[in-house]
Amino acid sequence: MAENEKANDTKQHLYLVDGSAYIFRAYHRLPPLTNPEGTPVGAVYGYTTMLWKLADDLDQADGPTHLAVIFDKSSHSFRNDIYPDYKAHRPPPPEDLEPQFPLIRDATRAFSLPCIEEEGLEADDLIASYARAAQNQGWDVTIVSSDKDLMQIVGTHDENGASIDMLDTMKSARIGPAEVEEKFGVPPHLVGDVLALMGDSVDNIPGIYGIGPKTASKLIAENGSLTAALDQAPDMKKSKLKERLIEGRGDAELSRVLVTLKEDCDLPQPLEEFKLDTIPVEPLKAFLEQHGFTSLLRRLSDGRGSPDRPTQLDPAKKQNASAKANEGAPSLPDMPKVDRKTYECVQTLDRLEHWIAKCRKAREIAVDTETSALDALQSDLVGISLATGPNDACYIPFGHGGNDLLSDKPEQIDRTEALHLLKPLLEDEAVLKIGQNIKYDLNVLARYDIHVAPIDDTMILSFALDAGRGEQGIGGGHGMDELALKHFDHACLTFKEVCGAGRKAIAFGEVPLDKATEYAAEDADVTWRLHRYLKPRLPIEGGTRVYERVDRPLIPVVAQMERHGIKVDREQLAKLSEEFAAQTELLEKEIFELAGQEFTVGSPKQLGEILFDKLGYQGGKKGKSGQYATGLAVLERLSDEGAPIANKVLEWRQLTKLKSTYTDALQAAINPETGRVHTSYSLVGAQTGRLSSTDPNLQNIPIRTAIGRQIREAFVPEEGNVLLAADYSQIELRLAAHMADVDTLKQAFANGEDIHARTAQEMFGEVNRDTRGQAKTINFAILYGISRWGLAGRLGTDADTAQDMIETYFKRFPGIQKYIMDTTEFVRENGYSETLFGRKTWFPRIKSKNPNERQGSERAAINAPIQGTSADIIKRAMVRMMPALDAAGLSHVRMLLQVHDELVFELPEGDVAQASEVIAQTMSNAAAPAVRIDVPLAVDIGSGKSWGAAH
DNA sequence: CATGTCACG
DNA sequence: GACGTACGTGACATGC
Repeated sequence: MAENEKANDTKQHLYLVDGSAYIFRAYHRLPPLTNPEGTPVGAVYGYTTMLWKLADDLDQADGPTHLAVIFDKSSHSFRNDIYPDYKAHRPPPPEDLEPQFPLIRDATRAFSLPCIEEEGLEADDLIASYARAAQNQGWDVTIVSSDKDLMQIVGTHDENGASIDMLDTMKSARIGPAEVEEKFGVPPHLVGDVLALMGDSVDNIPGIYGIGPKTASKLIAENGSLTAALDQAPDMKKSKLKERLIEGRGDAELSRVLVTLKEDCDLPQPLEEFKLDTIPVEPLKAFLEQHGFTSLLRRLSDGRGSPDRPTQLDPAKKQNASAKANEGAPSLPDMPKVDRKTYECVQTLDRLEHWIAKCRKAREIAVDTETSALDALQSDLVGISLATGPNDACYIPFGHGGNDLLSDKPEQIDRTEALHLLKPLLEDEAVLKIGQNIKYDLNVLARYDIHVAPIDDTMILSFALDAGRGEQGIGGGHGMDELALKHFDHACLTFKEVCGAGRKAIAFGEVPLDKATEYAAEDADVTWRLHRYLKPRLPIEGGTRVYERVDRPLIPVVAQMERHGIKVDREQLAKLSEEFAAQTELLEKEIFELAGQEFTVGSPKQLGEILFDKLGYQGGKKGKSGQYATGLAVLERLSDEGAPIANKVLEWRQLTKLKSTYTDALQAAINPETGRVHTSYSLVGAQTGRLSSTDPNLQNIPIRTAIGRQIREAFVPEEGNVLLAADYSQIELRLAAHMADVDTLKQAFANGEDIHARTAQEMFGEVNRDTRGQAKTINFAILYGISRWGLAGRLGTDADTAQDMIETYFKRFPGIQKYIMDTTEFVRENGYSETLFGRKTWFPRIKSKNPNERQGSERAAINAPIQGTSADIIKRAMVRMMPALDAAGLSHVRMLLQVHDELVFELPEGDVAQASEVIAQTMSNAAAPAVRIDVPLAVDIGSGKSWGAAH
């Protein structure tokens, strides 16, 4: 790879890789791969690609001339002798990571690179010692790690100008003094002082209780050092902070010693031996073969230096529009500008065959279908566009014209003939079909008996990487036009521009072919480009696991559910509509009578004026729009205060809501072809990873009131079948108990106890209806990120009482408080939160100066890992469900609906017992083996002749 | 097109 | 010490 004479007089540059830290991060960010022997090697793979890349940078201007990998030898270090609890709360590494530790050392040796470890020393100390030694003799040093402790030694040597910086390969970010100062608010030499004040819960460094990163860096920045900060504490004005500083002095001083890096370790191997040179191929090859890293092997034999290198470490190259939105994301691959004039309109069989051959060769093609209307299940295919590379796209029309308005039907291939030729390509296992929201195309093509596979989806890719990442002016959606603008600064031709809008809109089949080709082929072209940009980001930014193992396999599953649809009893709904209408009319008369006049009851504006101005009820509050609030809480209060009209309005609202949103709308949603209702699920609708359901929304069908439940009775099975509903019991509370590691709650779930009763027992010492109800409210408050005012509002007490309850709760379940603190701190530091499966949700407003915005983000951030983990789990269950049922011979069971913690099936009556077993097992075990949950995931199942009866 | 309200987990 | 009263959604009606 390099020649020895890389000039002796040029600067030497030592790279020190923090091997131990890297393997943990690789483990959590990569899918659980196994080698041919069945040993888990996901983390090893990530590590191998990283080393390769580093070694390959040898010839780069700023690349390494010397390189060594440093490991922790054992868990015991000199710090344990000072402080026995040091790192005492570290959980043991995950089961499938353990066997990878020795393999990481093998990988290092396979690269013929030095492996350094020393009994009693942590990797950090060795790294610091080597870094200092190299710097002292005038070498530049780059530490490959993101450990904040190491940031203490970043900087430039006073005399020889040699620098120490850091490189975070996961984020492709260089960390120099400026970045350290940005992170800690102090220069590197004061970082140790900040760390000593704030402590570290992972390493169990005490710090001072109640001081986090913000306060710590403020104190150090203002006073210039830890000692100075502690010394001036007695002079501070009376405050909690003052007390804590005085009381915590000992802890802080101990912490200062613990976070200090030992920079004068004996060096087990001299620096000169780290010289990086041509890497012998044979041992590397043997290693790659042993573990089945075939893609890397191929690169090796290709003579291409490194594996695919989507990342560019040079920040100067980052100049595209995404730089702001995606800090640290790799730069765009070089691609020519979009040129719509390059697209081909395919009008002959000859040209179609040419394109199909080209697609087979390309192996990765973008596909987009154009239809006569928006509904995938009720519209006709009018054309398909394909792209094999940038500006290499075509449109194949076969349903244009044919309308009286266009007297000349353009020359086109016959649809049946075209699809006959395209089917083998679209179903070819060796050709990846890339789509933007490909679920839509799957559903369209399924109607023509084409079952597209394998697939990738740029919308889902964007979601896996950037959920929640929208910022003012940039937008957080995952639609194609938005993505093209954000990442490529390219404005796509819009559907509106091509088809018009409103009453003048025309169907796509009526668009002239030249225009249609520009629009349709551009969509495929842009999709192809987006894939080229987004897919390589997955392994770098930690999206692979969730995308490959959860969301991508879910796409065809959800598509199938949408195609199944669910039967509704139209007569039953019509009957309910009539009843609701009649009752509404009666209520309206009563309301007018009480009001003394007629008005639009459905208008909050008019209603507010009637209630508070005309009738003179007290306590009307106007919002910022100048209107009175007339929501549920307000009307209930009025009702309690003796206003008969309030209850009538509430009843009126309930009935009109049920009628317009459900009984009327559902009848209208029945597909005339299938006689069933087909919802559309969005896989990117909710930032937390939940699905959402639209058109119609079948995730908010009433259940809480008796009158609303009648609507569920109208969801029915086909003759001879039943509906079966399976739901996770209290899944979010169970996950909270697990994630916050609360023994009492975990125990209660393990014993099958009533969790709210148990909470009441713990908090109030007795269980009755009242205490259980309060405990239930508090339990939910926890999931949503609590505030004393919010809780007070729900419990009907004052904020002080609520505050006491929160404190009691935290005292009883200290893990919860720690979870909340750790989560918010993590989000502040990293910008995102993560589920147990590694799904990220970004919170760009977490540091907002507007406390309203900021605290809103904090609450959402507390909730997101829990809600998101629950979403991951049910998604995994859905992916495995049909294979599990098929394996049990239950091929007539159909999965119809998902409602966040519930799945609804339709199946022959005779299959209920057997299917219940399989469904419950699949759902209960859905987290395994990727994640082990410490509490059982209980599933309740019911079945009956309607959705209502199945509960 | 924004706002208020209310259906669900 | 202020914020303004819990997390995540989608549909409908009103009114500008």
